[in-house]
Amino acid sequence: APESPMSSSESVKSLTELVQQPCPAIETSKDGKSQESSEPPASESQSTTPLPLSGHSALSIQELVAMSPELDTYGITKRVKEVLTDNNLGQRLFGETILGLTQGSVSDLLARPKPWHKLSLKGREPFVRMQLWLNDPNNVEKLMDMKRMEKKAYMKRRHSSVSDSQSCESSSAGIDYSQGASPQPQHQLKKPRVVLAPEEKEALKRAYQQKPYPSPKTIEELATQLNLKTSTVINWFHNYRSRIRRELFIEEIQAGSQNQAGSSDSPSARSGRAAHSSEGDSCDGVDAEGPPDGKASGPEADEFSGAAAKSQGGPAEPASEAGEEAPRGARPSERAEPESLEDTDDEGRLRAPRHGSPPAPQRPGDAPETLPNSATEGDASTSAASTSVLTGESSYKSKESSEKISSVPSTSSTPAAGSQKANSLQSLFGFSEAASSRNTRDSSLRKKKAANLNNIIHRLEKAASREEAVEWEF
DNA sequence: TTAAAGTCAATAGA
DNA sequence: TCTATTGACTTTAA
Repeated sequence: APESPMSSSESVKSLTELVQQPCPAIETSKDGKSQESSEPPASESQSTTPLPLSGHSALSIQELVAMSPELDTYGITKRVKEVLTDNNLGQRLFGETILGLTQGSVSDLLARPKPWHKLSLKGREPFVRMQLWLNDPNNVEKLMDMKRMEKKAYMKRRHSSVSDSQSCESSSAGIDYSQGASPQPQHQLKKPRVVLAPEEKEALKRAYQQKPYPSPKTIEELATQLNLKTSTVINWFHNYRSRIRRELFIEEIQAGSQNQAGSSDSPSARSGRAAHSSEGDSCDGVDAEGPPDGKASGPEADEFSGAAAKSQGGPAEPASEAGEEAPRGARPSERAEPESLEDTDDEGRLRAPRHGSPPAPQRPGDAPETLPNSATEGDASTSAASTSVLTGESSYKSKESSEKISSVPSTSSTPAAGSQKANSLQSLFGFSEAASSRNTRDSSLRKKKAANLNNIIHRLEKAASREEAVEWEF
């Protein structure tokens, strides 16, 4: 499963064939490019493909995706980035005309591609499109044409200040249209974007590390203390969870590719020059995550061990590392931060200046100092922790978590987990050796990983409580 | 119903 | 002007 460059290129070929054979239309799509461009990328989510490629082909993009072999998402994005930069093509243009996505989404996708097996059918679509695009010998040329056309249209518009329909370009046309329709009015109606202050983010991160899945009550408290809307806090947790997960994916991929030297399978740490080979991760994607079930354990477990090991490398970390129970590892996450950090005024009442955000119903000095008695949550293990979330106190449950998590891999019963176990150990040692060579980036990564562990724990616990059958030993 | 996945789109920064 | 980040929203999956 650890996809080697070889296998991926193979996949690429097969996909190419897959695409070309059943629908030669794509081959000749060169002619139909104008047609492609005319497709309004925004339409999206139609049952039929809105974008290029399959314009009139028999196969819809969904079908192609379904039939597609495993693709090397990382490799694909890498190549796409190269092509785009080499030819001075923007993400916006590429996204709108080729993928049917907005610039931001493209940026995100290119920067943090998820491994193929982690993607849903929908999520695979952009990658299949990218692959098809890469396979298209005229890809750049077409995009350049688009670019020229857009520019032309733009110039035209500029001259005739008021653009009428005229639209020939997909994206730009659509935008103009809407803007011209009601310029000012809606401007007012739109609710301003919330921008969390750094202190608020910090507080939320701390809260997350103690409890990735806060109870409604905790969320409520957080919202109150931070002076945020409950929905904002909820959204933040959702986003943070998924983004942390993705961060880990790419960290793993990158780490894996760095010391990809030999067979990705071999657990042996090819320490070689790859100072920080996180061997374990490379296999992450492999078995760990692969299994639909194993959302939890997999890579994260490895990550954890890695983090744990690293934490011992102490020296790299600015003093702060002096922590108490260093050997545990999970804790490392925050230790590094100066406690005071964002702890706001006294009792951790974080009143961060709401930047661009609207004058939220500023709660005067009242505010429940600290989270009242989060203990009532019933979740004993977290009670103490949540109280300190805002105060910045470092009573980390992480430590406790670390213990739990670390035992997970050793008790899991699945074969996959078994092999993983070995890798975990490998990675653990590999890390500790390389520890000293790591630095700041590591600490942040470590933080993320530690945080993610709590997340994992939560899920495992949840799973455990659901399936009595499984003997989870924490 | 809840959480995850996937996106959008506003914005910040280069 | 382009890319990166991120809060919010929509869709999908369990």
